[in-house]
Amino acid sequence: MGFNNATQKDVATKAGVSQAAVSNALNPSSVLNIPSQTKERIKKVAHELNYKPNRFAKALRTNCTQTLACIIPDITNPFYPALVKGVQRACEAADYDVVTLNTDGSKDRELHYIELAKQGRYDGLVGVFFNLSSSHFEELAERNIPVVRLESSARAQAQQFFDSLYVDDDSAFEEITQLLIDKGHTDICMISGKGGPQHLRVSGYKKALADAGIKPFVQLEEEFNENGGEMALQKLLSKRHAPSAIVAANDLMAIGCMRVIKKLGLSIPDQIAVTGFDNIPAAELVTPALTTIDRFQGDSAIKAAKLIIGRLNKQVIGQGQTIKQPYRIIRRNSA
Amino acid sequence: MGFNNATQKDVATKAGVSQAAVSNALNPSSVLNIPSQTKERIKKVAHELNYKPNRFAKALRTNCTQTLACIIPDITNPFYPALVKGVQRACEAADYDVVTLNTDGSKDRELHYIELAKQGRYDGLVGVFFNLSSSHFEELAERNIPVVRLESSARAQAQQFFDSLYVDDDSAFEEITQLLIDKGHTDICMISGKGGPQHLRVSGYKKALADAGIKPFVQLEEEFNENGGEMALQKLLSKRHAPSAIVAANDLMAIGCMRVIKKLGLSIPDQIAVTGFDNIPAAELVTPALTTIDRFQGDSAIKAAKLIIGRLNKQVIGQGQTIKQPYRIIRRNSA
DNA sequence: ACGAATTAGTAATACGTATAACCAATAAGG
DNA sequence: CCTTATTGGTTATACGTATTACTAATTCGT
Repeated sequence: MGFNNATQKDVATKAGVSQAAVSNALNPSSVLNIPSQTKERIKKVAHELNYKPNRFAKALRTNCTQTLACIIPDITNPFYPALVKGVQRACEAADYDVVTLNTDGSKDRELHYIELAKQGRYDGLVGVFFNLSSSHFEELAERNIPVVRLESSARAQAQQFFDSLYVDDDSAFEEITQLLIDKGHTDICMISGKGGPQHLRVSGYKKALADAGIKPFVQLEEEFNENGGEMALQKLLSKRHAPSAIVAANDLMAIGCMRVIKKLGLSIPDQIAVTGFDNIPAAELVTPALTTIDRFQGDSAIKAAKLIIGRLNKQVIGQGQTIKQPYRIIRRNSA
Repeated sequence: MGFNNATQKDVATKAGVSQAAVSNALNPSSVLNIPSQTKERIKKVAHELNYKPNRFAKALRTNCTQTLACIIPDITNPFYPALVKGVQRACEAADYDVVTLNTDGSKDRELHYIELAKQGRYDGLVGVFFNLSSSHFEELAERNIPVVRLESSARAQAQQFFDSLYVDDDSAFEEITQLLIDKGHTDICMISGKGGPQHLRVSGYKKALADAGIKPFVQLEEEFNENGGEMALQKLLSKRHAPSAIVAANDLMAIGCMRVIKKLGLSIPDQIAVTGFDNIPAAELVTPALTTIDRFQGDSAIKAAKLIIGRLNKQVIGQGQTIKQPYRIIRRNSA
């Protein structure tokens, strides 16, 4: 069994044609005139010899690496694995390798990976960038390295150097806050992190409250994980009385809040209701189960990957698109 | 800034030497006699031109791809992200790309990825393989593609074609079962999945019970996630009375059990104690927090990556090693 | 029936790197 | 002072592919 990897030359020799003919027979972008009979013969021989193109030779020649980068803040943040898996699966079908890169939400690392891409290491990028603006992607666009960003709000720019799939965080938070208002809450605080798209979430929260004539109270914290949630709520409680409901900027922070509330011996949702965002797997597991918002990361990821591959195949062309993605409120028992 | 990527030729021209001299000056495996003065000059020019080696040309020439594959059952299983991240970080330092591949625990997919590796797509493999035996890795060993497997028991084979980092599942489960016995439990059941290393876990459980003279009862289920845990416990309860403690084969199954127990209105751990395995992030978040076993995946991953890179650099040579990794019982409130 | 056009390819080259083969100039040895 | 070894490189080649330039044989148009 195929101990030695067959090359085009081997196929050519066995099929009695030149290496160039083999290259042309096997690639759709045929530039030579090879009759389909010969083509079939070559393909048959290639299959017999278990020929697999050498992707490095191909990359050297064509500058196409058959590798995409999936750039995310942190694979250990439970929101991202589903996203990564979606990208991987969609790309595997097209025989693209996917390299997953963690930025930790740091601008330096985001820029570093952009730099690697500029060096031609990846054919395309799917990612979440907290700290970069459109112009950072201009050079990539000039080099025809497509980028799909997963974002949290619509973009309205004349020149956009990437495709954008966005979930409208602003309106999602308006809606989930409204849910609490509809349940009769009149004292609703928000807990949020400081980085990334979190300000949009705060904005949605404030809009809903403004419409209802309720005064907002927002407590920010550096980290946006369980710890951040715990600390934020503790700070909040040192400043004012306990609210009847808390809107957390994401599930991890919400879970942190729940911990503090339980420690205080208060009941959820009766004494304090809590909502999250992301619908991470743990949201279903905590007690009470967390009311939150699903962003269908898997679907977005697949769409993103297809968009990238579409651009690489020239099936998608033109200006960067901005496409809205759905979200859905998941009502559980915490609110 | 560096719009065109400089090549060795560019560096050579600017430094007034030949391309071969540049290659030799920049690579440690120097085969030519270049005085260190010239070497420094070349390095300086290379730096000025922001020269970055073209990894595809390099791969073509040397058959080294500078890419490793991290092969795991499923990135969305919360046990694996920490492992993946450890590998990524350790490899990034050595400028290796890491491609993460999901097998879903299926033998076909495990074999498929081995096949890709045989084609020279990856320089080395770090992974969890449920369904493969040593001989599956023989060809890879012959081609000097190192493999580190993360496993669940010691290996004792004459010919081992890979390095093995293992956590002793058997003894871990003996220990955690003993913990329950020490707490006075005399009616302890086990819930487990069917695939992978789960039989070792059952074996450890049985050993502890045998020593204490307690009769074991094991309920198996196909899936080893929350659902599997729920279904297994329901089946168990349809067959016999509720035990006083449950040893689950992993955290997800344990959490599934907890759900069922709560639905029945029983208290954890007073009426039924529950233990898990893996110490996934959610283990800390459920109520009550889950008593479980940490396997220090991140540490193992880093060790695995270093082992691979050591073999690639010929710093590690010889027969495949089998190295024991620690585990630690994490006592929380569920038992 | 003869030149033009088409068919069916071949031969040559380049991508950027590593390395083997080669060589001029100097230094060392007798 | 001539031979040999050493120093400090250069030149040439190969990796496997895609593509450009070229060509021999056939078909077509008139």
